[in-house]
Amino acid sequence: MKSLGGKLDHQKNDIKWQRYWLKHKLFATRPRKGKKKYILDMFPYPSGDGLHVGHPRGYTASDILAHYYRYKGYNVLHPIGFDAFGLPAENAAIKKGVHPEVNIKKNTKRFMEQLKMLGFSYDWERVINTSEPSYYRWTQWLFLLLYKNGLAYRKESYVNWCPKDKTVLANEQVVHGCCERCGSQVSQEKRRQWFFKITELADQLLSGLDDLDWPNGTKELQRNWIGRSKGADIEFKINNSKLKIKVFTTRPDTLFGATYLVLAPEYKDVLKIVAPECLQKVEDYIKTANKKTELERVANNKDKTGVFSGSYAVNPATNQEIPIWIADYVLGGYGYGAIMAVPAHDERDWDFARKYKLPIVEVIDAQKNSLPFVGDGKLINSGKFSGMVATAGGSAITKLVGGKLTTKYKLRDWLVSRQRYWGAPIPVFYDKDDKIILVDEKDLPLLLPKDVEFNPTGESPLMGSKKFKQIPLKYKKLGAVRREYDTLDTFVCSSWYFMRYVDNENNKSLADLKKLDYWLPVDVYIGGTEFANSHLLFARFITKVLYKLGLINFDEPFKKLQHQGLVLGDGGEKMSKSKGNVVNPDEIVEGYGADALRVYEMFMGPFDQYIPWSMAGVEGAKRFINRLWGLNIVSKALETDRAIHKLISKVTSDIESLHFNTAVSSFMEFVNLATDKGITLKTFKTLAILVSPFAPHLAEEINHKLGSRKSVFVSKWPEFDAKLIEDPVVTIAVQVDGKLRATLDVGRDISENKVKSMALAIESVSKYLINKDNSKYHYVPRKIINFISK
RNA sequence: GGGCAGGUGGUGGAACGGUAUACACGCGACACUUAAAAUGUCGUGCCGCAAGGAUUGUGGGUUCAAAUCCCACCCUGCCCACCA
Repeated sequence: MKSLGGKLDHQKNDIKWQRYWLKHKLFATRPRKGKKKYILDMFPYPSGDGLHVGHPRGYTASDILAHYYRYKGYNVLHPIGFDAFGLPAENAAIKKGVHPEVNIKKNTKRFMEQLKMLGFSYDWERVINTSEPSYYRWTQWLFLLLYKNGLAYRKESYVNWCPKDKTVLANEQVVHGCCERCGSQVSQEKRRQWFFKITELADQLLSGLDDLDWPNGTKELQRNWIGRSKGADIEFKINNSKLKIKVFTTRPDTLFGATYLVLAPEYKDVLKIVAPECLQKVEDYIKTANKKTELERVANNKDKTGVFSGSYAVNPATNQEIPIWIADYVLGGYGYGAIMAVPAHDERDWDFARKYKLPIVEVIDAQKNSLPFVGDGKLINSGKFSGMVATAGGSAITKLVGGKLTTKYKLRDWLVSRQRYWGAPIPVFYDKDDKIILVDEKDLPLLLPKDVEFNPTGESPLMGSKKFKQIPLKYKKLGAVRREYDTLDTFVCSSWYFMRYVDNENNKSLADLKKLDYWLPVDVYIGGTEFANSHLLFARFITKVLYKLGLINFDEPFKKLQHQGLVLGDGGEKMSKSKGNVVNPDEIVEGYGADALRVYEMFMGPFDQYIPWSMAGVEGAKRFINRLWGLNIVSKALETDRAIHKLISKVTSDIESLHFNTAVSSFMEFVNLATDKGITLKTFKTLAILVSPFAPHLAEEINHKLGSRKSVFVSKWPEFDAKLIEDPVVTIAVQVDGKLRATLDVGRDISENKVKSMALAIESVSKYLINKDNSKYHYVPRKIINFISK
């Protein structure tokens, strides 16, 4: 009996094999035909803090998958890169007084070192960085493409404005009325901004979700965000005016109960509709409403406010005059910014009507329910439609009044311009009439200048660049008098990065079509839930646009998506710098080795679940590694030789189903057995392969010590013998009336009668069956026999 | 208010119709040691001296059998939130 000897020095061993992998470029993707797997992590934002212990949870999982599929003979693409543009980098640079580029270079270098220190098998020849001209050239190209196809436009509109960061924010970046980054209250400002027409694809974005292998919750999140509702457009005439008011309603069946109309304060013709004697009051109301932040509007949702416009519209169903009100419980940005109010059957209208003493007409029989009644029922007070089932009457009533059945979405167009420096410049000039002159594709990239001061002033810091201010002769001739100084939202950069990896050095196109065809869509995409309604939606949008334009042959970017759960602080709270509970992987790697960290992160619990960090857990993982390393090699170990087949089967299926925690516990069970019984050389070699995706440095060293001159990763994934997985002896539970009374260890092919007689012979079983019929029972072979005494 | 995920020992969790608590942490005892750490061995969900009993958030249901399926409710976390 002997073991591999000594204690494994994890520090030396980690570095030894990391150098070996890099030197031999073991994990670089080579052009090759055959089946493929594209295993992708959401690329990190290279912040100054470096990796925290949450990053390796997802990265280890994807690394295991990448290794596994390589073993299984797939051509695997497993790249990493950096989402390097954007506000945090710029803010950090301002704080430290260093140019963001310098800072980002430093941070990405640190990230790379940390990723290598954890032994991840990324293809280091394909690292991308969205802030490099060779990358953002294609981000700009994408912008031009969208513009030329009518999917990018410029519009003056109310936008979310963060007074501290001095920038416009996308809806996705506003959380409870506050800036997602700095927490300041966001105000509404009217500005001219660039938008991508994501709403045009709302329907495809919605229906495309059905076939995706994504977590249901995430699909549901996107469905709700896109927010399709079916209903009708109905026009109302205004008394003494040529104007009409168009409303959208999901309940045209309740039209007979519409007793007033409400316009949002932002409604475009609002002042033209107001009667002269009410003008002053309405103007005042609109002013106060505009001053309210989104937070205040929501906070007041129980106490609605509004003013009467002094004008009346006509309900086209009843031909009765109904008053027009202006109230901020109606949103300017959804539907037409105008609603028909049916207080009897809508809670919000009910609250408002009660407060301002407006008439309430019941048009659906609420029966025993109190008003407002929002359910379905029989129509009443609805002319010839009375008696119909409400939901069925909707389209008939719409038809009667000349309305139109339509679909509306909550999704708004994507605001992509930012008044900040650290982003891809928008490749556009303007002439003296503010007409758009596109930068020629051949002139891309439109470089981000470096001679700038970046103190946020509300205008882009790009305006401070003398170089950038100059307009090339070519564009002067076209009439250009000024540049676009805004830059693109970083989500634009990250909406296509997964395509760039397949051909990251291409300077003729975004990526070669053949390579895209081969590698995409991504087979497994791993990352957090927090991007459900931003990155994951935008990437789908851009992919669908390129597909529609015939530039690529896939219309969904990520076939399978899996979220990793957050790693929480020791006490179960979210890790954050302010709480001081952030764990740095460097210390763990130094103290316990990369393998212990990887094994612990996989073992801590189900992959998609939030789990608190535990130092004791890391120690446990380290102990497991030491035990595995120290196994006694013997010439004969029947039980261990048999058990490895079970292990192969279990680990294989657990990896495929992403149940990494139970894979690790099966390793532990096996090692416990092998500690007891010893392990043969052959089985040890197999074990090294199985464990290598989880603990690559350990596996390499065992493989090496066992005499192999090649890397363990050029091995074949072991096959198991199905016959050896079945235990020759099985334990059968003996129950009486569902209660466990005994167990029987018997051969697996024992007969039913034999089990029955053996079970009845056990005293602790028979005593419950005295004077009772013992002929009724249920038998499940190899599992259970349950006697029924009643 | 709506949507989603989830409630199992002291802790992270396993089992997802068929012996609930695998694996690990923690704890206890012992061995090794002058001693400690490390390591190893054994024990360890709860009540009970024991036989035994109750037990997977709560209450019902289906079933020979339910942590697992169905219904209602409670709690926690995340996301959205006046979307007509």
